[in-house]
Amino acid sequence: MDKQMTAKAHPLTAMPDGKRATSYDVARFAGVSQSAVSRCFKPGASISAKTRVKVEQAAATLGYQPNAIARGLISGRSNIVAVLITELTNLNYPQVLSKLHRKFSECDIRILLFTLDNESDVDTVLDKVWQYQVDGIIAAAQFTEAQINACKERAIPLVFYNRIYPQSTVSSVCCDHREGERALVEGLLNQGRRAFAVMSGPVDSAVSAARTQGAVDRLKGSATHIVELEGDYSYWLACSLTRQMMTHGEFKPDAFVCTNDIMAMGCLDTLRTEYQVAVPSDIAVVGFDGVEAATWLNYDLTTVVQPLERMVQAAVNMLLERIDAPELPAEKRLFSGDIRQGSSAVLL
Amino acid sequence: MDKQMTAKAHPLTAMPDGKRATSYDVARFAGVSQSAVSRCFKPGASISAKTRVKVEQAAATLGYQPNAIARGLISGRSNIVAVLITELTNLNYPQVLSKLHRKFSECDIRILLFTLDNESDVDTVLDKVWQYQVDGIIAAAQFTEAQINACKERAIPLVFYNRIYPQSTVSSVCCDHREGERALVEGLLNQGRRAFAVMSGPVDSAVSAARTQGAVDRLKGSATHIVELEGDYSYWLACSLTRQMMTHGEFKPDAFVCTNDIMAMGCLDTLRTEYQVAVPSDIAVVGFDGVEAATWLNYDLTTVVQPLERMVQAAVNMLLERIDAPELPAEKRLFSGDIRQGSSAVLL
DNA sequence: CTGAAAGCGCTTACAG
DNA sequence: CTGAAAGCGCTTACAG
Repeated sequence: MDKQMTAKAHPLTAMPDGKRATSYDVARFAGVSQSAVSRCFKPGASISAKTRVKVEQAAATLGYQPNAIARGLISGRSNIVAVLITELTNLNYPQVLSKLHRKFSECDIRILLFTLDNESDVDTVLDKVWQYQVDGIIAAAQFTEAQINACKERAIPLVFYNRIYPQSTVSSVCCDHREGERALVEGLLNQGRRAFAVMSGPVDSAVSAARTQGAVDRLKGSATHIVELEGDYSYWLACSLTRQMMTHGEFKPDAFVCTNDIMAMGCLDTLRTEYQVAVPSDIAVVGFDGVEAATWLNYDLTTVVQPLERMVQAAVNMLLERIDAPELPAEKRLFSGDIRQGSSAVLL
Repeated sequence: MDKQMTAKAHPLTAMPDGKRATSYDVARFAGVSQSAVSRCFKPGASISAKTRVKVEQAAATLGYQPNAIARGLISGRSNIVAVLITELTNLNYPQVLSKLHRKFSECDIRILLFTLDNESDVDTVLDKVWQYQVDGIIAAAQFTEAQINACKERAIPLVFYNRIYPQSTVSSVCCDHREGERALVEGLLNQGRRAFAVMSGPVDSAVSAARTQGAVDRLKGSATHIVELEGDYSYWLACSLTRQMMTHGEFKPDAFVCTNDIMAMGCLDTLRTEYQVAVPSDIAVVGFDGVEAATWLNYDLTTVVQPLERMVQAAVNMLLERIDAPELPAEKRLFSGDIRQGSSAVLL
């Protein structure tokens, strides 16, 4: 009895030698079996109210928390998902990550984070992923066919975030980049724009390709001039491409269609700072993504806002469903972006 | 023999019923003991070259990877560290995270990510952290004394990133916010500025407090006017504080000292867009952090650049040291920021 | 250098 | 509802 009082006074020193309490310690303390302790921490397990109280008190006294590692080993479910995200893809990165965390937290699932410097790191990262018996993978990174198959062979559910695999049966949530860009460009055409510079992202980005194609397809036949500038989603390259176009371009554009907001901001800054161009009267500029900075006073970009909240929710749901039922067929969900009209371009 | 050939042709189907190969499977296949397999995957363990080859071939054939969960359970080292990071603290967030990932990866340590919406979530998050037997914690979030003690009691090494605990014996790496701000302000004074508006961050942020104090302490006695504006590190509040100051302020400031870059950008945009103020001739604006966007053409902020790379490296090293030697005393490392002179303020 | 054996802390049939 | 027991896949003394 005395010992118990002491233990209660110092929850975490209740265990001698500073070790963490195990389910056996709790069982001994509560006077029940170890199985009973285990059941008490398993939602829905059959356990009497009396036993539950005893166990809960003992657990509180000893500062017991089930060891998730041991649980993962025996149950085959780690309650960990791997999130693979390519660095600097866009400024939405922090938001996506924190939304993912919130959604997964609600289901008591943790995130093992893997950031990739470039797409070629996927192999290296996947090797680490296998070791941790993750229950699933969210990938905001480009996989090869072989990498996708490796996940299938291991029966690890995989959901892509904003990556496009037209040829493969993989699950993904994606903004409708093509349609969003098409709609944006159409608004520019309607407003009378005819000479377009379309600034694309990295050549190996399927997302950039979709956006670029959405623009170019719509423009063909309607615009008098179209030129494609090869960007890389970065601010600084956007600045220099804008300069090239303005100084050495084959025609004077009346619209810059940038396939992400960052490039649009670079373009805008360059036009105003170095060419004294009036935006949007002389030249219209549009972006894509709907990042926070695009709404700032100085930019106020006309852009396509990705419905992040819904996309993340969808990705999480799709993954959870497939963790529970691995036989579910792959599914691709496409979300329309919302056009936000700022002052960098007028749409009609 | 036939069976082995088949297995080699289809590494991952080598295991029947689609289960992952274990060390026992590899041992059987290689004709050695399970202990031998284990040793083969433990760096530095004594194992003959012959055995190693046999095991490695068998492992490759069966697609074997040690199960990190099981390893963690028996060895008491999960090779996982928890990273706690308060959302939207600043735009450095993605960079810090990806640098942390890179450094930890090199030591074969994974990151369990926890993002916090607000500081009050720390308790909730720590409860999850305990369950995962993490080897250590990096915290870019404010802890209470009780939360710090909880880590100590559990003997989990803890290193703070850019959080200040003058009163507590905790390990931390921190930019020298106070000194950085002081130096910045001194440059403004030397250049002849005398009427200062100092825009602080959230009241509960120790970092903001340090920066603000660095500025105010230096200004007292030297400036003719000082006013402190209570911001929250956000762009939009910075805009409206700037408006208030310009329209209803008790004096016309010739310098805005913003305690982070985002607010400086809001301030700058507001001054130029709404007040046609010439920066820096009429009014100087300085920020703090050295985020990427601060270098953009339109901003080109004079600011204090935090040495992220070195700070992250230090945090990782300090944590690793303490994982290996928990008895190491706490240590606080303070890094000087680099003043970057942009065109938003001239310093002398 | 090698193998047999114990054990990390749980979950989960199984029998009562 | 409850407890005894097996077992998840490893590491690590221990004896050879």
